[in-house]
Amino acid sequence: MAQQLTRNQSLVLDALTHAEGPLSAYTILDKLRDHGFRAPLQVYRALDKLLEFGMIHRLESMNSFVACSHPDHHHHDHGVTAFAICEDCGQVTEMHDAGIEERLSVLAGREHFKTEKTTIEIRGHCQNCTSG
Amino acid sequence: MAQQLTRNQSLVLDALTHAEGPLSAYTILDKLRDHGFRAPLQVYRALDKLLEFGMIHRLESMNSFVACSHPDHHHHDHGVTAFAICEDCGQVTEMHDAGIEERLSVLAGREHFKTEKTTIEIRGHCQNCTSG
DNA sequence: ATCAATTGCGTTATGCTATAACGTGTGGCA
DNA sequence: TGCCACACGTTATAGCATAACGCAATTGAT
Ligand SMILES: [Zn+2]
Ligand SMILES: [Zn+2]
Ligand SMILES: [Zn+2]
Ligand SMILES: [Zn+2]
Repeated sequence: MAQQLTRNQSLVLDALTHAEGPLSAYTILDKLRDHGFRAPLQVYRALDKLLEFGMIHRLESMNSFVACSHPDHHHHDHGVTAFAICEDCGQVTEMHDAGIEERLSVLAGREHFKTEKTTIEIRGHCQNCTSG
Repeated sequence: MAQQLTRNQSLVLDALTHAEGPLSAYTILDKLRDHGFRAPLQVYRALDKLLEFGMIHRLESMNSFVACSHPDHHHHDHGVTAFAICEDCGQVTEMHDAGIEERLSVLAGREHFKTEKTTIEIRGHCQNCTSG
């Protein structure tokens, strides 16, 4: 069940897993230069696979990537995911909610639209950065 | 009430309004070269203002822009907007739904997250491109 | 009228994000 | 053995976005 990763894929996943927040492809590249990475494609190819495996997510609104918060269930799709992204500290919270999923399904159905992938990203300020 | 636009802003808004689908900044630039546009910044500065005025929207998942489907109410915020984007024909449908808004509000509140801006983009296939 | 502040504008240069295209090497399998 | 699929490495290029400078027009006091 657990996907067997190549060396490059493991390195990229590790970088994302150990990062405080989301990383851009080029930031990952810089972090991995000591491990032999030289070119963006090495990163992008690994990212593509990890996305395909459902192990990481892409944050469209900031052109960057995060490790999935649910490392246990690495199936290709764990439903609609909503991300809360703090603009102060960069922290990302991954959220799942059947209500949202249901509501979006109704919206799409009303337009006779066949959904392939849904992006939900909430930009704002997390609890820590608000209370200060 | 209606925002007075500068020449550049009007040109960019017109380009988006008359376009079939979303346009990238550089596509807009090419369309406006005959009107004197020479550099990306001329487009980006106009886009920034039009976004601020609520007259256009940015589609994060494809780095492009669309005119708002509700040209009547140009206030700075017309609530949460969900976009259905057809991957075949590029058509974009702008949708609003109080249920989604409510549900997202609950989700954010649960994390004590203060929302500034919400992005919802549904990629898939529109009715026309499905029925064919 | 004059000064200062703001805003838009044009230009050049640069930086960040992503992919095309080509060739190599390896493992599985008919 | 020949073929195929896949990961990999490299170079080059394409596409998206902003920094920094200076100028001109507008506004709104003083
Ligand atoms: Zn996840
Ligand atoms: Zn924060
Ligand atoms: Zn709108
Ligand atoms: Zn379509």
